[in-house]
Amino acid sequence: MKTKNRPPRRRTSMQDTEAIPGERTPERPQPGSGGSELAKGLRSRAARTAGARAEVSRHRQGSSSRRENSVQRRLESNERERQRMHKLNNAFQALREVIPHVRADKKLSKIETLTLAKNYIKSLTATILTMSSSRLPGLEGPGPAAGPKLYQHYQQQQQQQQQQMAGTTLNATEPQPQGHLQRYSTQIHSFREGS
DNA sequence: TAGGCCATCTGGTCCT
DNA sequence: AGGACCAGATGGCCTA
Repeated sequence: MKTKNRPPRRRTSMQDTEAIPGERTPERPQPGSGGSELAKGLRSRAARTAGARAEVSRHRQGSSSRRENSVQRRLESNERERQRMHKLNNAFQALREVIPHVRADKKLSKIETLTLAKNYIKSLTATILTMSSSRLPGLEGPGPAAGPKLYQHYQQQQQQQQQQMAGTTLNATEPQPQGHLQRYSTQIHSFREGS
């Protein structure tokens, strides 16, 4: 698996006219850039009479402002979407910073981040269960023993998941709770190896 | 050069 | 109605 450390690309809105060197520019045809069918129809009618031209002119002004309004709303929508994606990427970055992994020099991809996080959570859960279940026979000591309840809850969850996933090949390869830590370690290793 | 990853745009749908 | 969310499309950058 390849990764890279490159600075985040910054894009300006379509309103920006200055081209940024080395930056991608929107080359796809933009909606409405070639003129709408309505506008074309209005243009053909405009040749008939002066009165019709005046009428058409009013129509064109109206449709033009509508078009501008539509373009404006699209630009605003694009900006919101950009901000939303930036927030999502910030969340990914925050997640990268809390999952331990060995490739400190290279940035984890999104899919790597999610996969490692999932298995990290599983490994932590397995660890907690191991520690708490060791108190199973105990029930001794001060305060309520959370271990047994936690273990039962986890077992129920596992059974439900297995029932839901029954018959799928994925289920066949899913490790048991005690294998999560090993799986996580293996995954870290495989990412380090670049597989 | 191919393939992976990513940012951005876009239109559709859902939600408030 | 307008914003949030989503998925597809597109094209740039990077590495093997």
